[in-house]
Amino acid sequence: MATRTRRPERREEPLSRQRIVEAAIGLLDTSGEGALTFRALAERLATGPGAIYWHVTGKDELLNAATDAVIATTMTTGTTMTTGTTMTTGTTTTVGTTGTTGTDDATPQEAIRTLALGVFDAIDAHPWIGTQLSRAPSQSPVLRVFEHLGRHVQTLGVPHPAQFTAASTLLNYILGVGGQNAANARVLQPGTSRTEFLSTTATAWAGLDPDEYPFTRNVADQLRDHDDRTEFLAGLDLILTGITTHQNPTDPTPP
Amino acid sequence: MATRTRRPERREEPLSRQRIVEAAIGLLDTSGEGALTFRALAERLATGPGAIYWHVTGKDELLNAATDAVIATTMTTGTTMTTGTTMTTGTTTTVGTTGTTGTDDATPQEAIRTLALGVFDAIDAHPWIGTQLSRAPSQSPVLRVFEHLGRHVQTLGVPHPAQFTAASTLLNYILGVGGQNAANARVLQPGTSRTEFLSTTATAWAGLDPDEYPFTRNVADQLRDHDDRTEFLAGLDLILTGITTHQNPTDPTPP
DNA sequence: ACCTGAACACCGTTCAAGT
DNA sequence: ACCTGAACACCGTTCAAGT
Repeated sequence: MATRTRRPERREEPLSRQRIVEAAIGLLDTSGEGALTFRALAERLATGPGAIYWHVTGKDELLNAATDAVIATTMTTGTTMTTGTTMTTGTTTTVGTTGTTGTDDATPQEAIRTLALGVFDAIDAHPWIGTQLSRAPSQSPVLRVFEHLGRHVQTLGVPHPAQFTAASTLLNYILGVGGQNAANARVLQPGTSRTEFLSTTATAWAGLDPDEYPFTRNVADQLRDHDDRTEFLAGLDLILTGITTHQNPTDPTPP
Repeated sequence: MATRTRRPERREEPLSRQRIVEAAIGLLDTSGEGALTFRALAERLATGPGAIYWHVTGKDELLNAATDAVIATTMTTGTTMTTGTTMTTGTTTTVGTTGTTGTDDATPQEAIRTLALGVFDAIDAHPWIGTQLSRAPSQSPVLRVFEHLGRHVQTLGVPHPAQFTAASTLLNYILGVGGQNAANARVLQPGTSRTEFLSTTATAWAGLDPDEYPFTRNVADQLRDHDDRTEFLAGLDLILTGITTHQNPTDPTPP
């Protein structure tokens, strides 16, 4: 017989806000946005649904806390964390000169790219975050991203009055992409690959009414070999160019 | 006694997809996103909840149809319609070259501003659209906006390979702002004015931890006399500058 | 073909009761 | 202080039954 240890593992650690949030993240990651239920969560925590309410005011707060937990680590680490797995964000390229995300970026532009890509990847790994960020008013998680963007904008040398606009434009772009990606993830069969999805949409677009959707039809073919991340960065660079050009405009206003 | 007309008004017009969508829009506008319920809708249409399902596959489709109805008129009219207005679902206009959108815009930039502002105002008038657009995969309503943006981008003279990026950057920015505005509207007391809201957030931001949120604190004062629309347009112009600068770059890449 | 409305399988949230 | 779990007031959706 094994000797009984003085401290046998308690059958359950006591409930805590942290454990609840972690369990919620797990549920959301594994089974999607629809799976986060107080009953499912309670079962996973081996307790009744009511117990959760002692630590958390309701579902909204829980979702916000879960989002904030992920975003907070993204913001400080620059890396996305996944539920069970340690995931190396792969494709760490493009970011800067050094591989180490979130650390020494040569230029503020690069720092912004790194940051934005961090959020992008976080949403990629946890699509529900995209939904949540678009739904959240400018509170903790969104504010966090705004703050960090703002600092880099400052470093970029943008004059004070324009800093707000620059930071929120970047933020809104990132949130827009995030929401869209989350929406796509929601619709997609869990199995579908990215290329598969793109190819399907490309075909759909190519079949659109030429009278109603001439432009969309026209760019349908470009969809096939477009990489989401690259595309995301291209848009970001467009904005960055806009920001830096506004600083020292070679020509005051384009015709 | 009044002579009975041959065609006395039927106690109820027959149910139809159109009437259902209109009623849904009314409900959403009047009482917010939470008020759209099949029971509430059925009551308003003087029928049972099951009846609706004969005309509409479910809630998602209904929300999408409602959003599309508003966006479609926004796109062709350039004006936002409010609840009372009779809307004919027809989408006929705008397709041609004459571009009756809003009014004659001198430059494609102006056309884009008009278009974007149309969506902005539509979300302002019907906050639930903002939520819906961020949640919707690139289907009808979102695609509509993308298409129209794309045409203007084309007119702007952006070379073919860059058109996709330009259009989707604009789109994502617009959707990001829309989602954020919808989120704010959701939280706000129906009575709260914009200035009141801004003032509250400004105070909140000014009270943030200086170590954690230096930038946000720093721009808090700017919030007080910022106009949402102006700010939205400023961000849009940043992107437009980026787009046109990329076309003929004076300096290839900013340092 | 179209409508009715009871019924089903869920929700989030509350709360008396327990430890 | 913290947990339990039945109960409440809702949902979206279905479906046998009606016209």
